[in-house]
Amino acid sequence: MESDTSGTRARLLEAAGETFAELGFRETTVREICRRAGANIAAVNYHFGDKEKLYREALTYAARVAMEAHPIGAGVRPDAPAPDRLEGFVRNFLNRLLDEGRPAWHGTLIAREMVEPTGALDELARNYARPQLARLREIVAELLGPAASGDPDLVRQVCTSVVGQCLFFKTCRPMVERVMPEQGYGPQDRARLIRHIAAFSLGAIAELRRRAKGAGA
Amino acid sequence: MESDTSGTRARLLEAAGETFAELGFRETTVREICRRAGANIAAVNYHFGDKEKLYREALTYAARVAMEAHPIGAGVRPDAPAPDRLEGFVRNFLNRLLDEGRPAWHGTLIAREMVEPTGALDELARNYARPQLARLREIVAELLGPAASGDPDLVRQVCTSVVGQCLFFKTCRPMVERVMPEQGYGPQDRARLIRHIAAFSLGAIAELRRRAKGAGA
Amino acid sequence: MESDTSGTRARLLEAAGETFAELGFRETTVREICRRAGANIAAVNYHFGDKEKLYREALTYAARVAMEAHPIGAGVRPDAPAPDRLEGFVRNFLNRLLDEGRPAWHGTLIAREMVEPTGALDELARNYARPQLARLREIVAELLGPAASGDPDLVRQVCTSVVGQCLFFKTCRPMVERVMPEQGYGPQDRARLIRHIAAFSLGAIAELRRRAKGAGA
Amino acid sequence: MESDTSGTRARLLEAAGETFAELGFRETTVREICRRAGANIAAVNYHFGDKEKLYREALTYAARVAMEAHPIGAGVRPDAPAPDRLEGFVRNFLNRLLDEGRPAWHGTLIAREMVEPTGALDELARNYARPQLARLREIVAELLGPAASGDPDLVRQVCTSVVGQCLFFKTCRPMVERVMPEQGYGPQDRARLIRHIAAFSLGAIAELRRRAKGAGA
DNA sequence: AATGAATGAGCCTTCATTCAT
DNA sequence: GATGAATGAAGGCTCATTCAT
Repeated sequence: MESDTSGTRARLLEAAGETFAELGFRETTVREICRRAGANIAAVNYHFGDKEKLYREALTYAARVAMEAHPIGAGVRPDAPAPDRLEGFVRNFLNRLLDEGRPAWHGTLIAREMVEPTGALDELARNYARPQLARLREIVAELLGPAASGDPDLVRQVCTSVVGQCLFFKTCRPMVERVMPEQGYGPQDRARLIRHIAAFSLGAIAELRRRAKGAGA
Repeated sequence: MESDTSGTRARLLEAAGETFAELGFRETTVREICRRAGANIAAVNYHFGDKEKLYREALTYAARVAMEAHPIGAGVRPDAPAPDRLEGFVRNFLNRLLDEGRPAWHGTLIAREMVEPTGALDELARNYARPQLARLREIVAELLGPAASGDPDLVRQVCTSVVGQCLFFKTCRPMVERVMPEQGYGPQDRARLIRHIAAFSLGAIAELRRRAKGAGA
Repeated sequence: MESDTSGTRARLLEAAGETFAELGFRETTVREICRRAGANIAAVNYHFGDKEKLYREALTYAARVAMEAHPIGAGVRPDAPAPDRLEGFVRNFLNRLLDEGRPAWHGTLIAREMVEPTGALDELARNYARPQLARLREIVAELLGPAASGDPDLVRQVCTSVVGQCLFFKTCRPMVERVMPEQGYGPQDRARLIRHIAAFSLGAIAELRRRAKGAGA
Repeated sequence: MESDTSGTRARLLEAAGETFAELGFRETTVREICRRAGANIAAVNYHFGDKEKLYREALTYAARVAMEAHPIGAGVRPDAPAPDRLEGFVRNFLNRLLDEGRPAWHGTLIAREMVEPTGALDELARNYARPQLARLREIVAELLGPAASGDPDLVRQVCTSVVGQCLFFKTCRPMVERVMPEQGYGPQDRARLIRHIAAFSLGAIAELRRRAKGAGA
């Protein structure tokens, strides 16, 4: 546990994540982080060594918090039917990305690193993305059933379709707000989104199964 | 139109787009652009006013070049069946994003701006995204048929599912390469991708139609 | 020729040499140099790259100026008797070290680098010290005559005795002023010093010759 | 006297002397000293007030240790012939400068302060340099005999010649290693050095006597 | 007696921008 | 039309020092 870490260090981490999420690594200044944390300019160096190490810690912290807030299988029993588990996956993934609780910035920070990696991406891939992908692969493989065995790449492709639909709302939000202003981001909108992505994906998978069967027959 | 621009100006625009795509706005220095363009350090300010105006011009230029290389309805007759037009849309969109011809950087620059807008996003939305979305909406509305009328938001949702699947491979490429190294980006891989996204989406849409009919019955 | 080098660059070099001589490399700040040169803080970076490159240029410049002001054989005909040439060597060496003409700091800068090298010493050794030592060796070898051949190290030892006597007044001046305040550094004092060092060394060499002859007999 | 100082204080003094000798005053950081001493970062200020006071203490300590290791008249009986006493002086002086026993750094620290005084030089002059100079003056005056009385400055000049020859090997060692790599610094080399400096100086003094007599005649 | 967290001044360097030519 | 010299603001980082415990 590091809950007893010095207050300054914790405030610094929080302020850093928030600022990095808002402005990106380069645009963010150490001075601004310290200002927001109410700390001295030298505090970053003292507690984290330098700006980049602070960024890495903030990113790691963000990933951990996001996973703790919405664990991989949360809200769905492990033995629930695969369609329910897929919807659960979408829900948790989207919640991790779009959550605006405290700290509100973790999803943004993660998405940003994914789009414009800074060298800390490897750890993020290992500890954050890989476990989720493994889980999704399981679900998708089960849903595809026999269709999966005929085409070894199909599971992966379907996974990208699922996460692509989710990530779009995070990474392209500025554009979404401009070209589809009617798209909301509130709790009800998010619930609708989850249902849509799950239904869309399940429908597609059902079709893929059907066609595979037809092709196999 | 601007065929009479000086060679320096053109080289500057090219170098700027390439560098901005590679490094992002902040990380890119005017010096580096001028170095690549073989121009004087003062050339940017002379020809474009300042760094940001150059960025905007490069972005506009990138969007125009991308649209010219792969026009909205390219490769498909306007009266082709809707499924073919959807696949055509996916093909052109993905090609615009992933093309590595000359200039290789336009897709990257556009995606970057979408994820991390700098103020030049409005123009990009107006001239680049909106026309594409309109086209996609038409196709999707036709494909959904009666299912679209029962749910006014459905068309939009389906559109996001389609473009989300495409954009994922552009915006999250660094992560894709880490967690799914088996995913290729070559011409054959791209062809397969296009087929998958089209099939996946068409399958999903077919299911949505079926269910709407069932619900309507 | 670099006499037409921009005025700022020249003033920077002058100010840098002066300040480095006064305070040493670390203690000297780029700000102070720029202040003295009447230049902007960024001028050092623009003209020399960084502080260390400026230091190296200043050191090289100092060595060149010192050698030009008092060339190795200055004031003595090449065919003058060896004792005269030795006194000439001492005179030129001491003048290079203690000169306070313009620029007044070259001797100090060289001595400082010799005592506390910064990485630029190699060049100083090659271009400045080595040629002088070669000249001194010639003179001393001639003065020692047969005594030099019996003892291969003797020439070197005598050389160190000569330059050691000279350098002492430069490198240990602060201490000299404290423990022998009666030692002056004016032109007449310097002339007396030159005569003393030459006479002392010539006397010693004469004795060494005599003893070698005695030992050899 | 200070046998009751805490172990930390003593280790700090040792580490400080070593580091100051190695890097100089400015380049040395309080952190590095504390690291070497295994002490807390605040220990320097706690035990010595500030960095400069620690430096002064280290310098004083170095001078005292050096004088204790090689006392002024060590190894020669007070009533020994003047030439022997001169050689003894040279031996002790050179040993103090070049000794590499424990603590190995005192000679370096003293030489450094002489070349680049920091304000602690006065004390060094009073307690370290002055007594040695007094001793040397005695010996030289006796050796010059009647020649000393005709020229009141001569004794001082000869003294500078003697110490200059010795100090050269300490203060200019980096340069010596570059331009005369054949010059060694081992025990045998040092013994040879001592003999040379003594012989050179005694020979010179003998000549000075002879000339003075001739002039006086 | 001793410590670890925290501080603020200041340093070197970089960068977009300007200006005289 | 175009340039190279020069600028000033600002950024990351280091360091000796202090303070509450």
